[in-house]
Amino acid sequence: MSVRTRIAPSPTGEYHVGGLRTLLFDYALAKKNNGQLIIRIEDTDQGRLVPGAVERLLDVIEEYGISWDEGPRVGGPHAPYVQSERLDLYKKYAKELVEKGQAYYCFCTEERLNKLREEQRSKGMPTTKYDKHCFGLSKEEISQNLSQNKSYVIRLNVPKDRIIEVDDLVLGKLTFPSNDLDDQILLKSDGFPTYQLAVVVDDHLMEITHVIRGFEWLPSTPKHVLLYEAFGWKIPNHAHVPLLKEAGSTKKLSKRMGSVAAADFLKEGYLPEAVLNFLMFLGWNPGTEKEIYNLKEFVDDFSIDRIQKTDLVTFDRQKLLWYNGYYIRAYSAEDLTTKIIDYHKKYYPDALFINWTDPLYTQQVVRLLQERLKLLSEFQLLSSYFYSKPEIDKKLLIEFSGSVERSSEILNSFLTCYDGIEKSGWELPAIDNLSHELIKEKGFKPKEAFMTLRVALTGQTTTPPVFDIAALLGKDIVIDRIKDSLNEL
RNA sequence: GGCCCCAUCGUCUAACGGUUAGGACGCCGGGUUUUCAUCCCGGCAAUCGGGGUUCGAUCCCCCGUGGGGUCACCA
Repeated sequence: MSVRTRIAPSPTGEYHVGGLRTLLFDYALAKKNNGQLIIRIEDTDQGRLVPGAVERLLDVIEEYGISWDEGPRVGGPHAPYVQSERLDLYKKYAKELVEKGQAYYCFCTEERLNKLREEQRSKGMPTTKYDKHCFGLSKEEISQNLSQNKSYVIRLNVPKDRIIEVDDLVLGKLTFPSNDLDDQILLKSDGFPTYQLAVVVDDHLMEITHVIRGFEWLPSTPKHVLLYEAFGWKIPNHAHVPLLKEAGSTKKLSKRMGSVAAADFLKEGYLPEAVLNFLMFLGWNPGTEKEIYNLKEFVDDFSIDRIQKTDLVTFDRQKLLWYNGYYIRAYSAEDLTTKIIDYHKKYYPDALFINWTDPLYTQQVVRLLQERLKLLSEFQLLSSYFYSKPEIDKKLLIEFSGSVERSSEILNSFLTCYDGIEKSGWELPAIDNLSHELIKEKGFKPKEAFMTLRVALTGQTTTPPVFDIAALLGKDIVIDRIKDSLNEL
């Protein structure tokens, strides 16, 4: 039997990076074994649905370059892949369990339940549990209630005194006492299944072989095991993966510390492959020193038993940034230019600072800025003086020479020198050589001369090499900016 | 609180029971350099504590401590 994995997102908000990490593991396991990855939308909580969330989460997954074999948009033999379209199935299976005596109707009102919990708490019971009140109902009482259209739910009849074994691919064999389990509701009064029922029914019907999910699901796994047993179904493999936390804290990812939605990282200027590479290593490693992985290499090297047992893994945003810089540097200037232009078109269509009409010029700019970029979004700020005249701060103009007079002398010297260069000869080696000859001849210190020139041309003190900038800007602009700076003095 | 899980540098982690406990990010220092960045070289830095088992424990067992998850008609 082939390996079939799935992700089962709820459309209750933006797709979370944690979900993307799990998706990566699901994807790798399926692909490595020539299996299938299924996407199933778990929208059984009608109250928390967010309009448009399904489309957005599918879009994001596509933007990260991950494809799935069955699910929304692609269909498949087990369609529909949206739980709200499978309601009849869950009802049918819930009633099957009732007939088998593994589940039962419950007509208790919310008031009674609240009162029950209060009583149990006041008695000092460590956990509150349903008292199986409706389990004792006679057939007559049940059918009478049903015919009166009384609101009901269906509950799982959890057996007493059982030790439930869960065999986890990451954690190994685990045991849970059934006495700690509540008679979980399977079918809600609105006719929708709870997660517990729907996940088991669907995973079975969709022939899922491996359930990979966060540690947070561990405590509900024995309930699922009970359900599989009640149905007489084969239990799929389970693998619970470490949760993600914020650096310097034991708390889960927080918006205050940065993005948490998968889509937001893209908007911030992260490359999909960088985010993916970073995510792969959150709880997994190949056991070698290789740590640059594309999706294909990841699939090749992935192994579920190299997933970390640790319960919490730090989402180290600094390392993510490093990965992003690494991938930015790895691109050719041409490809990176395309990335940067596409990025701004998508997220900042009004970004007029980029000279769209001359992509070749932008490519030259990218070449100079590439190794200084950690995010695509930084291009705007770092490249400003290539596209428009910078504001020149007089203080900066004299900071490196020490005086107005000295700066004037330096800039006037460059002005005369550059004015004498033929436009056709305005190229990096010529500018570089003549400039060095000039400072030697005039007795300027390299730093004072070049830094003053840098400020005059860019308005900044940290830029790529100043002669590269001068060559790219062109003679006219360089002359202009030197003159303007002289006027500032 | 009950139940369950987890525990190596600050972080992600490696180490068939025997290693000077390795790598990466970050940090610090040096080199290249007109600034920044890149790149190269170097450095700091860890086995939670206590008991066992063993010739020998990061590794196996127990207890403690710490952290986390979960206890809904949410997933």
